[in-house]
Amino acid sequence: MPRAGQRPRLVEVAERAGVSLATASRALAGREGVSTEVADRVRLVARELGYVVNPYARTLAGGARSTVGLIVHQVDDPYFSEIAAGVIQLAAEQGLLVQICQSGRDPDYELQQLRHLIAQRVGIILISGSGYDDPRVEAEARAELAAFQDHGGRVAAIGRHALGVDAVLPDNEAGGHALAAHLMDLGHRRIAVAAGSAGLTTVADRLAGVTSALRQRGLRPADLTVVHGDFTRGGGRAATEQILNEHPETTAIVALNDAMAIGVLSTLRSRRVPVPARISVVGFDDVSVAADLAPSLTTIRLPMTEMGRTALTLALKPRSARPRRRATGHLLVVRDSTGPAPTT
Amino acid sequence: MPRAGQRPRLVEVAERAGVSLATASRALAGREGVSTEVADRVRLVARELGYVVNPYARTLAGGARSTVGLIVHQVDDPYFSEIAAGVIQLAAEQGLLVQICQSGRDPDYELQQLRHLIAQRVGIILISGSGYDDPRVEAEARAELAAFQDHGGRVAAIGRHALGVDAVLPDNEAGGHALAAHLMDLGHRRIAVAAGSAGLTTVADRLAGVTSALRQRGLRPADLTVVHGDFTRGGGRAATEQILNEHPETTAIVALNDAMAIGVLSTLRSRRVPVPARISVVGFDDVSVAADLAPSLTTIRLPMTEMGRTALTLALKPRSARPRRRATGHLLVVRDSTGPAPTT
DNA sequence: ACGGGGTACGTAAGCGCTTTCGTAAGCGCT
DNA sequence: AGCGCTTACGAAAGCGCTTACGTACCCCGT
Repeated sequence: MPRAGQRPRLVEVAERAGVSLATASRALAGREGVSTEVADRVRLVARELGYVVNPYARTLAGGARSTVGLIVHQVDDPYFSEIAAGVIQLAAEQGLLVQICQSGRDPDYELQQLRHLIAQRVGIILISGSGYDDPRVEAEARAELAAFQDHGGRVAAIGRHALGVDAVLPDNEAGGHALAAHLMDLGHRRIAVAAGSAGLTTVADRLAGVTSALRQRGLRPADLTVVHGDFTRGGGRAATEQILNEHPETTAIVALNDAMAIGVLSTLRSRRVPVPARISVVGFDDVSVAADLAPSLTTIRLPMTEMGRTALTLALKPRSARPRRRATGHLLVVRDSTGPAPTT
Repeated sequence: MPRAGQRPRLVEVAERAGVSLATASRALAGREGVSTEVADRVRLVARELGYVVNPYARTLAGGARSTVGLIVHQVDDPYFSEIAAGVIQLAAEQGLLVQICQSGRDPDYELQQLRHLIAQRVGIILISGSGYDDPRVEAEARAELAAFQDHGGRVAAIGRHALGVDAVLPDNEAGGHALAAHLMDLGHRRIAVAAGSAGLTTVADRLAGVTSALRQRGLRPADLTVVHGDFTRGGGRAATEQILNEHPETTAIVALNDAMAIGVLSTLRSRRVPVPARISVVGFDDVSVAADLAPSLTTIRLPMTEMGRTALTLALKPRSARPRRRATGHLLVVRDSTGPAPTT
């Protein structure tokens, strides 16, 4: 019988439907071995009673986990919040809840968050963001994730290879290549890169694309100015100051993500450097505000929301023998922040 | 004895420490009735074994819940992602996990999310965003939350009154007043408002502040043009088109949040309307990108991250007899998007 | 008519923890 | 010495669910 003011339990449902606990459980979990007639009756009663399974009891008893953990570098960075939006959308459709953590781009803290999530016994873990150049961190993360998967956990990564798990991967190198090629087609030869932290694989990959484009067109990598900051607007501002001071001949700045590009544009504006008349600027990611900046930003579009959904989709499928990879499309979006190199 | 490849359980800790399960549990939960000597030994063993309590078992057994649910309108809106960042920060410091949901500003869907969270037995619920004008929805939400609190749940709201729970509240009316006053001090008399959906309490409050400033200075509310859209960049763009077409005499646009203000600026730029020479623009919230826009945005600063932290702090305290309220400061930040009204 | 095999369902044993209750030991008091 | 009181700890009863196993029952072939 129902207890005053408490949520109904499975026993209540079972009694009202005139079946045993086991049958009620099977019926609601959609497991076989229950006649459709009985199953329908149980589901009906459950609906009437407003019954919702207690996830703690279910998980403890060894049933399916209902929560997915999501680790991102920074939630208030549009790149990650758009990915998170995709994950959360799909999770809601599936009746899953999303536990979100941020690592602040600190590899050790991220590892700690990961362990915490595993210790909390979430069912699925999604890791989004760059990998780290530090082989120790990557190896430890790999090991934790492998053990987690061996105990039935499911994992997928977004934008991170080398973790030994399913992953959705943008082609950072091709994107970097396309940006540099676009600038060179406009006549730019003095190009500077506002790069994120040197320890991130994303930075290395995008940078590799840029240098390959230069090499392809006969420039030497030494002709390229690379300034490392971090993947934030502030990082973009600092990088721009340095570029302006140390390499005044620069005619184009490649920011390796849009957040930095916003900082670059902001600093150029306050220094009264016309964009793109004097310096062209490109970003990477196409966060949604990129189109509304002044000037609007030429960048590489990555389908962030879809990437989040795809990652969860991968994690929802049964584990495969070898890690799956999904490449995401990317597209050069030319807007107003790039123009022909100035003819000195 | 430990089982191969499995996380250690409390029994393992208890055995190694030479105490009973009950004592081990008490020691780790910091409950009294355990000598400091024994408690230290248990904690030491737990650390050695890498023991972390199984939250499902703990919750099922009636112990403390360790997860906080956070409902926001939209995760990829900087206003909410900055609030979320604050909540997540503090939660991480407290060893709590954050379950995040988005409502898409749909009152019924939000109610559904709320029920889902309650059914999932999270311990704490934080609701962020505007309330709705619809009395039915608000009443239902109140009722759900009241029942939740009666069963030991904890709740706090951000930017929402009328829910009968602890809340942290920006003074939207004073902010709206300050914006309008600033514009009128600059000589603007033809002011238009790009407002969010008419059904949101935040919109009504900010708008009330604007009209009170006009009235205070001898203008009639009828002199004010109000266009309703939604609280997004797209909403700002649409509102601007309408204002420009139907009220070409307008010299200042008040966007009721920064997202709309970005859309307003973007449209004015593509229509080649100089800001602030021809039209001044103000926003509300001071999301972090506001300072990096071109022109940088005059707006009301709300301490979003701190608001998130404060809300969680409120929810962490024991429930008080009557709902607590924390007012948040706000500050008019004057930047480059506002200037003297053009002298026609 | 009878045994074998499959299907539908019930019984009961946990999952790993918290907490109530009970007990033994130690204390001060008369 | 005997009493009650407090303190430190252990035994065991669940929390609400899933699932291995057991038991009816029915359909089939012979």
